[in-house]
Amino acid sequence: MPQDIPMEQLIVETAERLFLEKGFAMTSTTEIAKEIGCNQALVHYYFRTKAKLFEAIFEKKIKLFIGPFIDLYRDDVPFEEYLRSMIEKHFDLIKANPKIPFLFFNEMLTNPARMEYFRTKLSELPRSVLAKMEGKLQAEIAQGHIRPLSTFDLMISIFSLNVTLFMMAPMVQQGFNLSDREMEQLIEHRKSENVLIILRSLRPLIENENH
Amino acid sequence: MPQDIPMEQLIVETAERLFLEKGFAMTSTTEIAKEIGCNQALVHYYFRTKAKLFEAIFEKKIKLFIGPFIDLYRDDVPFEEYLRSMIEKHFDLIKANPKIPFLFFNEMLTNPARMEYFRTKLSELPRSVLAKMEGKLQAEIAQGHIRPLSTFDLMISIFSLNVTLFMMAPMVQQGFNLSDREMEQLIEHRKSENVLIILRSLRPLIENENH
DNA sequence: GAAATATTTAATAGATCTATTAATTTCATG
DNA sequence: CATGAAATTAATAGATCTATTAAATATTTC
Repeated sequence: MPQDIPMEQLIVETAERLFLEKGFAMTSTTEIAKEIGCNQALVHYYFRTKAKLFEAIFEKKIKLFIGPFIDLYRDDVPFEEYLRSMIEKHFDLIKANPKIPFLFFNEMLTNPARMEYFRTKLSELPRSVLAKMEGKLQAEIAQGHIRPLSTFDLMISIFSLNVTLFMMAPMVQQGFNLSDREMEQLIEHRKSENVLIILRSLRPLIENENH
Repeated sequence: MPQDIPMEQLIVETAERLFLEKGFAMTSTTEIAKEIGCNQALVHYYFRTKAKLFEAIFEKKIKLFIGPFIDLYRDDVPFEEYLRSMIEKHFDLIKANPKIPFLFFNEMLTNPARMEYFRTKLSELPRSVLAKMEGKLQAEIAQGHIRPLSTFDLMISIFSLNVTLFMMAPMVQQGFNLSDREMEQLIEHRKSENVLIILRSLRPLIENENH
């Protein structure tokens, strides 16, 4: 029925939407086919198993998610500015794909096998990102511009602040009865809030601060 | 087989463990019964449907999770100290029940019906917590001790930092090959880190800070 | 200890789901 | 337009899952 989109692509797109909406377990190949209006065997004709279909989608999404950080590093820009830009890019990326973090957590936590599978696949990407950050960060620390801190800690803080907002978003919007416009404002406000929180967290320690 | 625990309790405990491990959809009443070693019909004898069993557990867990905040508020303690203690209590609570946040997100996001169901049930609790915080926070702002900020923003930041660590924990531990002892140290470190991040984020704005 | 009640099991209906196979249709190409 | 390949469907085997019912067993109570 849908105009002229190749069936294989149609299946991927539909599966993508349903997997993101309801997770792997609660989405059936039957439902994917029904949604498209094609025979259920066709899903298996193109992808053989539901797991393979899922993995193809999952891998693509994760790469799309990590990719933008590979070539983010610029040497000619002050650290604080670089960091601000990185936090905002990360934030915008999640904003554009708000359901990926949940899919990620969902599959990693409920299916240890998949976790092992993707641990090997994806371990280089985060490592290269971390390595790039590491040098600059330690230099700043050595100069006394920011407090001693591991790249890992910094990344966890950024990730936590950016990701959780979007995992909570549906509940927040419904719970507080926010219009789409209001929600959009809330989100943009949180972006600058997160930048402020992170930048402040890096400042050199002052007397008596750590308890 | 298990010594002298009433069957109903045994079912709840087993279901609890499995639901937390694998979520609602991927846990079957058949599996719960098999785990215990009893007949599968017994699960339905006590709880009629899988959904009712789940809801009983879910509700209990959420209450356990929000409860500690009800009577947290003390008037005789400086705001910063109060806040530190609240962040740490929240953190420890998640540490003691690290899988609840995921269960919460999982069910809220994949099952809109359940979301509606619990929205009504749980809306008073967060509201009362928020209300308690609100007064003190606004007073501090009026006095110029902290920057203008909504209670909502503060709560989101605390929640984000505290929760995400534990959602990531299994991946972090496996990905970096950390021993239980090392993981424990990492967690405790993050607790003080989160306190520091939040407290710093509240300080009054300085010249030119918000871009 | 017998009757009544509660718990547990066996059996199964009815749904649904994954994956396969064989048959059918569509389509490109000589 | 005939033929072979590709795409699609129909049909179905085999698993599993939820929920119910009736029968069997255990427990309480008189």
